[in-house]
Amino acid sequence: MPTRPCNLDTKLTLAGLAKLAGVSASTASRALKDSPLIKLETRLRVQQLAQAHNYSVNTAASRLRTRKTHVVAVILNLIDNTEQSTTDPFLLKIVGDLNQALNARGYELLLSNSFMASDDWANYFIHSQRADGMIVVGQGKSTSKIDQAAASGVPVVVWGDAKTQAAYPIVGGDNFEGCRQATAHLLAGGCERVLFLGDPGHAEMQERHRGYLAAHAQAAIEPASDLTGSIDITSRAAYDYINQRIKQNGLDFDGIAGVSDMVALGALKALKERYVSIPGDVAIVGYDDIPLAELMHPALSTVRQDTQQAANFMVEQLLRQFDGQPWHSEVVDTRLIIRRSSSRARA
Amino acid sequence: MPTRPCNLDTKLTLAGLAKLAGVSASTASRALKDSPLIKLETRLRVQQLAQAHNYSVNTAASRLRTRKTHVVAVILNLIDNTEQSTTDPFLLKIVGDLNQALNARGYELLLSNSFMASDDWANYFIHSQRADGMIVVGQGKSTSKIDQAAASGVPVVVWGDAKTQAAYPIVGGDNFEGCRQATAHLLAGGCERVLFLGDPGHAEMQERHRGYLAAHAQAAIEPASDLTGSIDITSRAAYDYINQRIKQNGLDFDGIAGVSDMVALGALKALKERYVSIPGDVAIVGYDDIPLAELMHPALSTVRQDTQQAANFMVEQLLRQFDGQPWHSEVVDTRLIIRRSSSRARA
DNA sequence: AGTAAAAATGCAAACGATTGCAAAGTTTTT
DNA sequence: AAAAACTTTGCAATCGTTTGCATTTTTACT
Repeated sequence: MPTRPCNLDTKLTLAGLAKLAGVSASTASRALKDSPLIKLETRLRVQQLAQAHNYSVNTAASRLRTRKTHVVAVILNLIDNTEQSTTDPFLLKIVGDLNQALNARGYELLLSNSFMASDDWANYFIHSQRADGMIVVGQGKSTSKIDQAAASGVPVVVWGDAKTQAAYPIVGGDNFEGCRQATAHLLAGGCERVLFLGDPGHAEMQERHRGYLAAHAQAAIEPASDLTGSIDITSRAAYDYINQRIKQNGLDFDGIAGVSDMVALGALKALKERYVSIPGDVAIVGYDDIPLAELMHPALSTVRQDTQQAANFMVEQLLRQFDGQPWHSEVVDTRLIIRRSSSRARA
Repeated sequence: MPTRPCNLDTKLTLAGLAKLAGVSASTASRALKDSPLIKLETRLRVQQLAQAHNYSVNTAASRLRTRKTHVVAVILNLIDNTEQSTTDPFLLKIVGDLNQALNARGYELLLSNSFMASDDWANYFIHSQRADGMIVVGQGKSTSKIDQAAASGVPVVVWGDAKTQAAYPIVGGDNFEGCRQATAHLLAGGCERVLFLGDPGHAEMQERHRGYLAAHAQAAIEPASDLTGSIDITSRAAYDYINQRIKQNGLDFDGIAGVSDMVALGALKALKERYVSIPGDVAIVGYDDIPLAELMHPALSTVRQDTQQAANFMVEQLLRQFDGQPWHSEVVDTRLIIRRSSSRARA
């Protein structure tokens, strides 16, 4: 089959462009970035010549000289043994929003994940001039790699639980309050045994669990300790857990606070297969508001976090670090979305 | 709040490392990449010194000198007016798989999408030395930008319909056969009026539509022309379309071949809300096998394409172009997954 | 017109790694 | 022990842009 010649040899260089314009390379360089040092007329001439000849600066050279890459590494901090990566639309939604936010500020997005990059993030991404800073999505079960990177002085921002104290800004929803509201909503709907489904080993999830407990306290209900189902945050794990549990205990709960929509949906599936009525017998609330939540039948109640806002915050906090300005963690809007899966009172 | 000092000033350079090891920069450089030119003992000494001092090569300098970036730009070719981007898990699944495949070959992934990058992809990504090549996900409605880039001689691979003739390799599932099988399956299940939901303006979707027609031909059924619902490929559009259609015509179909799972799920929701029995009254098949397909109730039948295999193919075809080797398009495994949403004959 | 000030441009030295070729060092051969 | 052959290392140029400073050109003012 065909081969295609790569006629990249004739690549126009700044010096070449300068010659075309009859100026020096320095002038051309300045003209291209609209430096007021250069006469307007010259600027225009160079710029239009650049356009005409498809000139574009060699970013490798530029980065070498300026020591800035205008690239941000986005690292999906996946949990080792699960394959949350390819499965969870939420993570990828954040990536999409980050991409948008970064581009709006003139940065590009280098995608990576915790499996692939070497362990020494500071070295691999920053010292090697691959990127100017990094945004880590998810705190994972251990923040050691993040801490270590931050300790070595590189700009970092994390999506996670913003209440965690750390040497870097953390942006995230109000996990405590989000899950507290969700749980309170379930309890208000008459649930008496609400199952918490998630992995409290995780910073964010732990906060959600605390919210779950707080809601109970406020309602003066003692949550039985057997109502915390500690599982991997995948739909599969939730599905298996529910099946297992029902097989063993029967249906010993009447509400579920899921730590993600994927988890909630896994549980939902298991329940539906057993003809458990939703929300009649068991009311369910998820977390994240993935696009499919409202497509479910019944539509899934959930907690929505403003990821677009979050992405903008994260980028802003990262840029502040570039400039040596003070930074801070930030909580983004979090809102309980009530849909059919938890609406017991019928209209 | 806190500021953190960026002590990147003391960055160790190759020359510095060389001095530490008591050799020249050239020797150090060769030692680091295990060149047989260098005595084993020296190599080891340099390498371990590098390790000890956290040395990592400056990629900017390296790229400038070698004219290779070891970066591949992955461009999500989104359709203008829809927000398929953040909504469709399938695209992002591909990105994840590409990331994996690229990393396995020692390449990194620069994420972009058709909204953000400038229009002249060859210039922006390749001539500027941002990346060595590009992988475009989705042919979109027009391939002009891709064609243009390929014409200017840069390495490109596309995810799309592999049967399309083009100046670059296209990797994708067998859209014709996938949808033919899906439709045939619906017809075999007794459906007499199968609705095709999608946008035939799209290369891939058009092939699927052809498959849809072929299945009818094989079954000696004439598909009424009013059974092709041309809609944006989002769940919202499908949902609205079905509601609208039923309101206008009543339930004038008994099967749906959706062009993506998101579309199928949108339709499914509309039908369920109207208490249409699935698969009894209407049998449904989607496309893509997103993780949620099997979580639905009923579980959604769908067509699965091996995206991992596809990602590997794409990367390989791209690398072949780097080396000036001949390349070719490739069809990846495509398989109908039958679940409850289309299983009329009960066991 | 002559000088001072301002505006526009050019020079040349970085940035840090890579690599062809020459040089130095070591071993083998006669 | 000298020459030949081979191994190991270093020199120096190069990749293309950027930027502090010097230089030239233009404008302004007396």
